[in-house]
Amino acid sequence: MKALAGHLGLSTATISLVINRSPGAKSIPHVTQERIWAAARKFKYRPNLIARSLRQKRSFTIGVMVPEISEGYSAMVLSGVEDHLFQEGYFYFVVSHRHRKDLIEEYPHLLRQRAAEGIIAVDTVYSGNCDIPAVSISGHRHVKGVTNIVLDHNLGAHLALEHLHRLGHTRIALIKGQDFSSDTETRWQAILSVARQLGIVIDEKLTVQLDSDSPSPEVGHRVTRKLLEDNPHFTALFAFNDISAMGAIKALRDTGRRVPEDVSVIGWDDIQGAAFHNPSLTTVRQPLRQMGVVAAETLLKRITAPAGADYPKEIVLEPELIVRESSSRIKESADRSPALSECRSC
Amino acid sequence: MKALAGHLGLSTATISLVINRSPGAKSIPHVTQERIWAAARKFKYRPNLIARSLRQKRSFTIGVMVPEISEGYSAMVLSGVEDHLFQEGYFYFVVSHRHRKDLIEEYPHLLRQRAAEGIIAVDTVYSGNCDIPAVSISGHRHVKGVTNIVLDHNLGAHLALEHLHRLGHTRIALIKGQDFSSDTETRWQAILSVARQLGIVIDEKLTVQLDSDSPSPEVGHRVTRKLLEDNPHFTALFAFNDISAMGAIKALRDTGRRVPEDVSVIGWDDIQGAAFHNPSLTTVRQPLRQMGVVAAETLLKRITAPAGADYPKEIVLEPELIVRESSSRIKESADRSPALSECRSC
DNA sequence: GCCTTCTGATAAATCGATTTAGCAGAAGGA
DNA sequence: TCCTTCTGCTAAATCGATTTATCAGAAGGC
Repeated sequence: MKALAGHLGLSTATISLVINRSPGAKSIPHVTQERIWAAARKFKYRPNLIARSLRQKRSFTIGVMVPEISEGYSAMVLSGVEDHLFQEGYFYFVVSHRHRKDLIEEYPHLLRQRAAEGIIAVDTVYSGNCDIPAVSISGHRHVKGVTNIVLDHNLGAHLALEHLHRLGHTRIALIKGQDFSSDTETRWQAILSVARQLGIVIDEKLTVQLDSDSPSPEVGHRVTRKLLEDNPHFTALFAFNDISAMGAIKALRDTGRRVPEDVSVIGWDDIQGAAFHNPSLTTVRQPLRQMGVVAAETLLKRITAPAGADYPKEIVLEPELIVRESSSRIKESADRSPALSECRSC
Repeated sequence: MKALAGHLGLSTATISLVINRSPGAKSIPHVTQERIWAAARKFKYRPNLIARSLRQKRSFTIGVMVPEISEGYSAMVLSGVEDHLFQEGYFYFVVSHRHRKDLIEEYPHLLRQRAAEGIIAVDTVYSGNCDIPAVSISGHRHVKGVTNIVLDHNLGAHLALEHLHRLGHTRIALIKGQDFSSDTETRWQAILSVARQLGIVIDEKLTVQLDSDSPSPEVGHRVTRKLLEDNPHFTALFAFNDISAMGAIKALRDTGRRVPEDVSVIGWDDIQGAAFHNPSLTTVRQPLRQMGVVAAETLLKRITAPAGADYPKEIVLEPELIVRESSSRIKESADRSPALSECRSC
């Protein structure tokens, strides 16, 4: 592509200096610069970024690891990541590991091989076994060299449980997340701690755990059916996320319980669709997009910082409780008889 | 990294031959090969793929253009794309253009600059102004050098309308897609044509169009409210997609109509969540994941084919009607009075 | 006229691999 | 012994840029 050089009767060095507006171009007269720009436009010259990367050891590329790209959670975070990266002229590779341990180990190296300058790990326990800057979103493990972006789970649990508490609920069923989800343990501990604080008893018999890596509400549906089998007594259900909350609502309806009249349901995430579910979901909103933006900002800051510079170990973002139709004040009747309602088809 | 060479007392050429198992390695004795492999493992040698790309002019990278990554549609297609690319050892860049014309023009060039070997354009009118192989998903424009992956919209429209027709519906409201969506026009023409075939009258007063690029059900909600303002007479609504169908259902409920008792609603896509909406959605399922897989397969086939080889101009995939709760046989009473029902809160 | 300084460039090394042509030395054949 | 063939390996070019050191010639100073 530096047939340009031939055409202009100049050397590639000169052209490079001008095109990159590097300091060395000071000594090149304006007329020559113009000639170069004109020719570049005329021949639609675009430097080969691979060659540039090789020489400069800067690729302006980062890698993003997600469990599965078609999940709303990752997609939303990615949207924020993309927003910021685009502004700064970076591109990114996406890789989904689908919870496979070997891929989680291997991908950072593959990304590095492809000259990624940094890694963002979303909802993934990243072991930091690769020596490039990394930011983890909901990673929940302190690893040297990795900045954690986390939600304030205590606040989230507090908002949700206090809301239910105020509405008069005391017997609250819980859906715990899958073991592989990095949020599961943190959120669970937060819930236990807040429950204790509020004097709410967590009954083990009212607790079920998601157990499949399918991103469909089906999983929440199944575990709620299981929970309901013994026809236990509860007036509220706090799900691990909105997806499982939707499955749970279906299970409750299937067995003749109305939401929120018989059982209040709270989700977590506030995904698109939560507001338009029927009934619309009360939920703990995570600022997912913002988490993506912050992750990208932090990572780029680290990439451009001198090696060995300090970096934030943790950045905490706050959730927000969005109250909608799926939660309501407890009704004595419902509390006493969570039996089949008449209006089954509703 | 080829300090390996020094350590082994061999040249980088030899190492390259062995590591790449290239034909030239035939003449290198087994013991030497083993020495090289052992040293490579010991020092965890990983070739710099940037340098390799530069030399071989193969990057094993492709670019994927989507309107917005956080939309379910694109994310689902991407999941299929990723599946296949991963198997074949390719990585991909994702870029979202958010319907900005300038970005749609510019991104293919940027991707090419970064040595992408091909482009997949999802729900994007791609002008093919870049000389690398491209596959368009739902692009609906025949462009030289671009393979189109499309859904059989006629079949989809037929499945949906015939279903409604059989259930006794004759007055059917329609929500048309946004102008920028590449599926809008094709689907609309398919619907008109099938309606004529089935003897269904399309009433302009029962037709509204989505008008915002927000991916939320809110848009469908708003236009359905507008549609309902004059309290028109219809017993079924065929929405552009599931998202807008959900918004429409909310609007119908807001104004006291029951779904499906008063109005049957059909969506399009079968996104995750359609099955768990309340009522669960009858919808025309697009095999989005498969479309992604087919796109990736086709693109890789074109990349490895000799230049100037033939390529498929169009690949048609078939939709499937998923019948759920949101559609039902017309009721005479509903047909006559789509007024406020008693059971408002249901 | 000679030396210095500045102007306007360029030659050449470099990034880290791949790839082609070819070279030593051993082995085999006559 | 000499020539050929094969074995095992390497030198060097190359991909397309960036970057550093340097250089020719003009201009200016004395």
